[in-house]
Amino acid sequence: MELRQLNYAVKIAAEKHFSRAAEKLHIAQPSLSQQLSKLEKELGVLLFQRSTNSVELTYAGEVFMERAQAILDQVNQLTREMEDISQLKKGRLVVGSLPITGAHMLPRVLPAFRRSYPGIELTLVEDTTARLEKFTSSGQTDIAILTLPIEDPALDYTPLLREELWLAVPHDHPLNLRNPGTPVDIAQLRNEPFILLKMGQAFRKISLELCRQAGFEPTIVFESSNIETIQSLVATGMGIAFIPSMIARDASIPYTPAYLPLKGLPHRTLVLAYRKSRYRSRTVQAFLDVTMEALREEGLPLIESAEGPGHSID
Amino acid sequence: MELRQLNYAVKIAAEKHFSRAAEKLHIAQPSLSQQLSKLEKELGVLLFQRSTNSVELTYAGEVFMERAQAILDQVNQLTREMEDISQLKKGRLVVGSLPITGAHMLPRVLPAFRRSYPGIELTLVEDTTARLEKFTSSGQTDIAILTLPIEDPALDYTPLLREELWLAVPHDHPLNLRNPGTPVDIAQLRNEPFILLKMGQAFRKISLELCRQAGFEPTIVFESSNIETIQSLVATGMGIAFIPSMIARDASIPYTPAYLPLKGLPHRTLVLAYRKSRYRSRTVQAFLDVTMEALREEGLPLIESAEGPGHSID
DNA sequence: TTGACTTTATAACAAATACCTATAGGATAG
DNA sequence: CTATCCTATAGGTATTTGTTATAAAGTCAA
Repeated sequence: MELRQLNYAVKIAAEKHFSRAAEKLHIAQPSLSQQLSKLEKELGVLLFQRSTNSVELTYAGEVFMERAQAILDQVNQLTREMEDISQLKKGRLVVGSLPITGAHMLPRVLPAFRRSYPGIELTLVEDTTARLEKFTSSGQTDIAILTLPIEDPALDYTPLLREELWLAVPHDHPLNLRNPGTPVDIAQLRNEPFILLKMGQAFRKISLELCRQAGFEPTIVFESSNIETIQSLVATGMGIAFIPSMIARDASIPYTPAYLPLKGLPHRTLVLAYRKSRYRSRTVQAFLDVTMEALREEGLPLIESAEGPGHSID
Repeated sequence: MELRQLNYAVKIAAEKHFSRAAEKLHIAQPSLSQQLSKLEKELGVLLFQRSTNSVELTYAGEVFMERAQAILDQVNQLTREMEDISQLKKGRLVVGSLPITGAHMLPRVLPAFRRSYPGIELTLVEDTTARLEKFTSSGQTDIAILTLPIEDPALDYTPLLREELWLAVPHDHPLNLRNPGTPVDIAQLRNEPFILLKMGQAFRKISLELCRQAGFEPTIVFESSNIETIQSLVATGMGIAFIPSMIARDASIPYTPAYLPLKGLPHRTLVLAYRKSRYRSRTVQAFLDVTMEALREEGLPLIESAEGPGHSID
């Protein structure tokens, strides 16, 4: 049984006339007779009682047309639905994000996306870098806002922007008291007590790497899974920490540390990561485009990169 | 879009593997790739995210499979339903009948039919000969129990049985008193008061024709649309009437006339009439077969005819 | 890193089938 | 009884589906 045959049969039933039905179907009448005969033979029932001057439905025909019409309707609905999806009028997108970026970047991006593609159902997943990489490569998230380096080889990414890294110290810290605003040489921090993020979070790795490049292993006095907490702990004098400039608070807010620039202006690169694949989903591409556009409008230091797996360690 | 393609897509989704799906579909893997590509191109969406070691549904694919499965299920149900109809497990039959035959013949036939074909919905329409012919030729009834002659040229028929015609007279009628049981010569009845059925009923015509063949026009003293009423009126002495032997009552029943045989043993032929058409519906044929069989089992004088339009006036 | 082994996509040819034109077969209407 | 209308059938053409062979790309093990 073929959809074409269902369509033909329904048309004959509507016209009660083979020749007229054939005309409306833009085929020759013999083709129509042939196809219907074939269908009837396959089904084992006569659908129409034909005589030379009349075409009437048999009982089988009545039942058939009712069902066939329903099937054809559903096929039409299916094509329309696929069309909607292809035009991004409908869809689903699961965005992964680190808590930091979730709080600081997504509020600029998600509303713009919602405005451009109101039919696409957006879901946000916030987790650690390690878990987001796994989610994205396994397809649980379609796209994730992460930082370089991306470890999972199944992921591809597009750089978004470079973000400066600062040193957060208590206000009464000697480095802040002596010459506030002067870039700090990381090598000077060899004996400082560091507060770090817990394992699995990319910024912990970045912090450790900064120390190692300056020639020492930092003394870790505290670990938290929340960088905001770390910032507050620094403010209270528990230790010092590197932080991405994004989360720097205004001085008027309680428990805000002092921020010092670092020598060499180290930075991290925020990227949108997605699964490597021959065809990138239109929805993912749309999210990418909207994100770039939204950040550009905010006047942020966008990286206009020829995207692709550069895998440079930043 | 073709049902074949829906089926292919659903199978790939189930197997998550093109080659295995192709195997189960008994086609070569390239055919499957081709058909799916064609489908995706037509729909304008990617249904599967393929990589060399995995095949996963896209969002469009998920939606598609849900709908496609429903469509395929309905197509299957449709074929099963048509199969049921073709095997007479399901159907509809509207049987037309004269009130007389409805009361005397159908009780022997309908239960047998119901037993053989419990899935076929039976409807009974009782009306006059004239209207039943029209109903049957127009398709409002599928088959009708009538008597010859059949006037409508659009109808074909199969003879069932020959039924003797008797004369009903009051018990105190001279013909009954003088020589009860002796065949009556219709020519003797020239001056008798006749009670007849009303216009449009075949038995009225048969009665008139009997008189005419005997050389006279009967004197009609009363007309009724109900032959049972006529019989009772004869019993009370209102007049005489021809009756089909089928309706003869037992003498013990009140208002029962006396029955006298007629010279030349005139009779009428009961037939099953149905529309002329190249293909006779299986259900109609089944009813025909069951009726013949049921009457044969009752030991009735069945006409084992080479059916067909003999159109003899009987 | 290389080489064997997957898996899907593409190319070119073969087989199936849907469509076309022409015409037969039946029935109705003037 | 002829003219006309309608569906069915026959035979040829063109499209399409399927097949085999092979490419492209990725995984796994040595």
